[in-house]
Amino acid sequence: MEGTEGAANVDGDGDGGDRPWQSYHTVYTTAKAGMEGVDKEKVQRVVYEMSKGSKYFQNEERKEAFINQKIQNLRIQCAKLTQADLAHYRKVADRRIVELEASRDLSRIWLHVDMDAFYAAVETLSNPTLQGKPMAVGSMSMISTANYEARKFGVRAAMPGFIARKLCPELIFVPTDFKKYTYYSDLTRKVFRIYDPNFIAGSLDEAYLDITEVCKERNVKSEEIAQELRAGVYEETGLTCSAGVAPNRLLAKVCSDINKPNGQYVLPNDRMAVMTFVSSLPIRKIGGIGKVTEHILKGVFEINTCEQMLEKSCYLYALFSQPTAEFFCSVGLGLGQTDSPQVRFRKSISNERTFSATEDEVLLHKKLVELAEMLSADMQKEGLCGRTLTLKLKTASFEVRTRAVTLQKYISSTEDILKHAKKLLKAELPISVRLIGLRVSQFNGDKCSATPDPTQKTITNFITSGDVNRNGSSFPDVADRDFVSDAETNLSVDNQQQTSQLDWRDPFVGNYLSDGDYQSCVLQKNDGIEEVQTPSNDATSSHHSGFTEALGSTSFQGQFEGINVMNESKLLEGASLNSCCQETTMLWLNDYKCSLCGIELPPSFVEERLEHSDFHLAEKLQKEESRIHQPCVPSGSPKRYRRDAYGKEEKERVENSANVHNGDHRRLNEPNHQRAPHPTQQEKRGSIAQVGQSSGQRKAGERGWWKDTRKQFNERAETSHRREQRDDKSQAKPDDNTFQRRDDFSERKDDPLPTSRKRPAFREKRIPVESGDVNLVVGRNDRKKEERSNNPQHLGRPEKPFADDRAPNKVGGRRDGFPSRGRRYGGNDSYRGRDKFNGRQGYSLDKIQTEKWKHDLYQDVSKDPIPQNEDDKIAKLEALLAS
DNA sequence: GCACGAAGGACCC
DNA sequence: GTCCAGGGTCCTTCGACC
Repeated sequence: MEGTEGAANVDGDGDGGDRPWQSYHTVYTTAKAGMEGVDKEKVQRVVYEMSKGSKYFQNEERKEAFINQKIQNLRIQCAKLTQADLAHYRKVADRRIVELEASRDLSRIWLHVDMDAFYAAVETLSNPTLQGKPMAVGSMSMISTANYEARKFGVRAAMPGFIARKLCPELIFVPTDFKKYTYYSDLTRKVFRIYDPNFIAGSLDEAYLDITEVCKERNVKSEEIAQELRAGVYEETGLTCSAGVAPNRLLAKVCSDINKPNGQYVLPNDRMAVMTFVSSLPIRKIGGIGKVTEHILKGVFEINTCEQMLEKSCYLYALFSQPTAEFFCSVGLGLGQTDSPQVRFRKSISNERTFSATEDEVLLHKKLVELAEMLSADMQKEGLCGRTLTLKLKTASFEVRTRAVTLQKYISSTEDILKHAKKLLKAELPISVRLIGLRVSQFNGDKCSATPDPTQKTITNFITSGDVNRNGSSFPDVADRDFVSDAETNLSVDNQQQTSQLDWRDPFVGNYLSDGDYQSCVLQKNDGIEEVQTPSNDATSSHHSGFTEALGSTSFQGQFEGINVMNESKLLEGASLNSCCQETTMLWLNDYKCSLCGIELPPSFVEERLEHSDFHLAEKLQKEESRIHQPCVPSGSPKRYRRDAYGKEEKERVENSANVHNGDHRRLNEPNHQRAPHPTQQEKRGSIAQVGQSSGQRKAGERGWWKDTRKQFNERAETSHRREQRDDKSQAKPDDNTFQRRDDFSERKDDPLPTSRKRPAFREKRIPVESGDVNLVVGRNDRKKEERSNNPQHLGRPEKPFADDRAPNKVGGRRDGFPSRGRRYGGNDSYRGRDKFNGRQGYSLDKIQTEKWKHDLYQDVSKDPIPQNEDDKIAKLEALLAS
């Protein structure tokens, strides 16, 4: 396909041209409201001159080159499409367009209200001397927004202050004051609620209102409502705003920008009106189509307006994934989200800071400490605990790296955050960075510091109630899943022993053996019999005796020094069939492998090892607790196991056990259950990743359990969710489409036929093999991606069938399509600062608190002097819980 | 084929 | 003279595993 004018600019102009700045694409090239009369070329030139040669500029050039390469590749792919291909994709596109058209909903009236230069207006309100003067809110490094006087010079949001100053030497800088903006934002929301109590707060300065009902009730036109609302906002705040009215949120957002500032635009709920509107609408006006997407669509397909999306739909379906193509087509049809928003949950919380690039490790550490403290404070303020910690680094050359670790327990304290953040950073050293950020995600859905849920059992009644092992509903909350392994589930059914009490006097339970202790353990092969020998000449010799026995009843899967070792099922078997008091104790075999699950952790991973031990300890405690309510079975305490994981004797025991009880014991007999991570995976990911491997390995077992008891799980989850909804003080609308994911986050089921989809990350589609060898390598500025692209394994990968391009549930996993558009145009998740979740649908955290006592308290108790009996133990746990 | 974790990127305000 | 933010969401790809 021929290149476009835009593409010619991209490709033709370089630094050596007469006007090199024309090829320097920045976000500032898009006109914002109030910038209509700006000399764009002058702005481009100044931005270019101020930037060129800098590291930022060089990085931008790299990114630009990557996108240009992508465009070239897409063009080649396009050119290689045969007539047959095009005919096929034409059919596909036409069919889908018909379906999308059929889903068009013109029944709702959405109003988008956007405050005019909000921050700047608020600052002017509080300091009238700024009136009429070019002013920007922000600093010399970055501007948050600029008033309309400044915009005449080309100054705008997201522009560095020093460039803005160059464009407008008289520019006045005012620092941001979020308290002030929040105050005024609250005032505007008071007005919004009059028209839609359930309005969607897009950010501090914008909102979406469904005014369908208010129009009906008052029998007034939407423009009157818009006028009235704007007047009300002005009366309440003294600030002006603009409004857009349209049949969906996407278009309402576009409309509110048309008569900015202090104006409004109404797009009738009429198909023809909508189609006419989008026919000439520049694609860049659409939320979700940013600089890169615009560049690509223009450069490859000559698509400049939304209407042209439809004209080129067969190419879009041919070259992009189905969701991507569908999004583009829905834009061409002027479709957007019209449904009421769902309750949303915060997904992550983060802090990041930019500073002068440095590789001073002491300084970096100091920054890390500050960030950890800030993040912890924010998390605790909101009662959040998360288990995935992500370190973000921006190098001196503006390359962004992220490194993440998913932990076994939920964290929120400065110490925990810092502990893991340091490890992540350490793995990257030496490095010169200019930004460090920390993010925590994968929340447990609990408010760690919240008042315990009344439905939650106390430690005592949890242990004594017996709920733990009944009907698979042993866990007070789905969040507990992390502490439930297949082993536990099966064990609770298998176990025929009556364990009168937990053996807290067992030093291997209460005390952790040091690595040094474990190092002394060796595994010997003796005519097919494996046994572990431990020294018995130290103070813990009696322990070792039991320890040896325990190990004898313990096995782990995988290879151990070239010897096949027994399956974990044997471990469970041993645990359930042997002595009540005999414990399966974990240890680091050869100072490297966990005897219980086979995870490999080098001795230097002290913290990880402790965590790993904690996990097994918690697991064990639960197991013991479940035994309390199981009938006792005489035990044999074998000290040795055959190397064969399915030695006849052991196998029979398992089967007998399974016959006695009706639980699902198949897993006990499954080889390779709870398998250790693949060695290559550990090697590849390096030390940091091994931390994650630890949890990842557990997840495998957890997944297995979940599958086996999925139904029960879902029932519990639904019950839990209903309870959350009942208790939810956020007054969110009931949402029948929400369900509880196993990771405890609220999510909507897929709409049967989404009217439109959010645009997926921009990726070109691989052409089917039949179309020729067009699985082209797409240039990437990312090192890893380049490696992948150059990997023949990836190059030769066949195209997935169109229909399977993306599994439906995965597509739906994007929540509900356009609402993600919602993200830009319909959702409440685009916001500034911390305001995002203050809206009506602010995420509601469930109040069930279980993780703390199920993990940390076990740990706490275990580390303390060992209680002498069960009463002591319970009292101690209760005290900890109470505290 | 699927679920998951990790990593990177696009986009929004 | 100052020299390109911070807080988010979502999507995609990849690898390993089941």
